[in-house]
Amino acid sequence: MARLMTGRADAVLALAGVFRTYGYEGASLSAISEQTGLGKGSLYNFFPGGKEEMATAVLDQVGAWFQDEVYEPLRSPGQPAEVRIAAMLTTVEKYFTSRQLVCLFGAFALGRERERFAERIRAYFTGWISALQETFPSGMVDAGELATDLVASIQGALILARALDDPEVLRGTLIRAQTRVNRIL
Amino acid sequence: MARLMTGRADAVLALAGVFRTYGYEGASLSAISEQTGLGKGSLYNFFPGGKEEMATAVLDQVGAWFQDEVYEPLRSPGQPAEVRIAAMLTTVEKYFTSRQLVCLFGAFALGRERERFAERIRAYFTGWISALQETFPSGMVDAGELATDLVASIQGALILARALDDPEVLRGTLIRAQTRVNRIL
DNA sequence: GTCTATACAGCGATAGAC
DNA sequence: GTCTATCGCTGTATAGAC
Repeated sequence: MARLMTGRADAVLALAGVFRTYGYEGASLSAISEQTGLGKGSLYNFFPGGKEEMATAVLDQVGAWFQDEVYEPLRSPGQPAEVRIAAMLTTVEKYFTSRQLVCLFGAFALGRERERFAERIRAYFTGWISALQETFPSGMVDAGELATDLVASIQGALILARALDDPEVLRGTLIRAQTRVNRIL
Repeated sequence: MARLMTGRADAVLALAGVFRTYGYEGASLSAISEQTGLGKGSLYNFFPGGKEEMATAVLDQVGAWFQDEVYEPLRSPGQPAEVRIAAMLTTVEKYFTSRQLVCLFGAFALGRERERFAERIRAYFTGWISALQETFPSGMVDAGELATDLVASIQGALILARALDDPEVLRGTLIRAQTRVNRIL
């Protein structure tokens, strides 16, 4: 039981890398088989639903990670809002920099995969935006808009960083976003 | 001669729609054939290089459109910077709203297509950023950074608008971007 | 539970009739 | 110049040996 879970969990991590590299459509089962080190038989044993189930498992894993490492820390009190946001920006910069500058939810949102995984994509972004919104002072009127703009900046910076093939674009954009936040708070 | 050019130009417009809907990998030749109303023979007559040449033709068409309708107007004097930027934001909002909220260059940048069309993708974004940069007063120190942030906001807003399936997200983000620009200028 | 072999549909691309 | 028929290949998915 534990081995099975571990085996599947390992496969999900490898699958995330394949989807980031090739996209959902471009991730062929032979590429997946190579990168995970599992034969097709094993893959269909872990994921009877095939490629779609592999992708939902990946999205759920990434979504849970963001829930634990990004959304929850934003809500945890004890630090002023700008410090929590600074920590979040550091976390996500490190996360995406070590993952080919690809946000799977963002990439799926831009393609045909959007419909298939609509609920998960929506939950990822609304979760992020509302965690940020609650980070801001409760009386703040434009908290929702500011949160939306912040998430949009991050996603747009990822696109630009990949388009210009320069991770510094992500870094610089996030630093300036933090500056804007500090000025407002 | 004129007919041939027209036929190809019409095909390029239809192709853009197919790539926006299905992505590069997902756009099968049979879907392309359906949507353009051309048989495969005709398609390969217009685009001997196959799907890759179809995509480059689309990117060149869109790139030229942005050059004429977005970058050049930004540079044209006679209006203050904030007015030119407001016009740009209106233009791009209308453009993307009527095109499924998909920026082909942004979508390609996030996928495996990035390498294949790297120069065109880079030229699109650097062209946009530098046109914006030159729009700002010549003495402005952070013009390049502000321009980068603005383009990132637009691209991120497109992702969010698709993820949340709400074109108003694009509209709201652009309005607030304009407000920030006005405050700085 | 893992592999190899295979089914069958669809892919991009080409050939050749008209 | 446009179509239909077809090529060779790869896609996802399944079956069955071990």
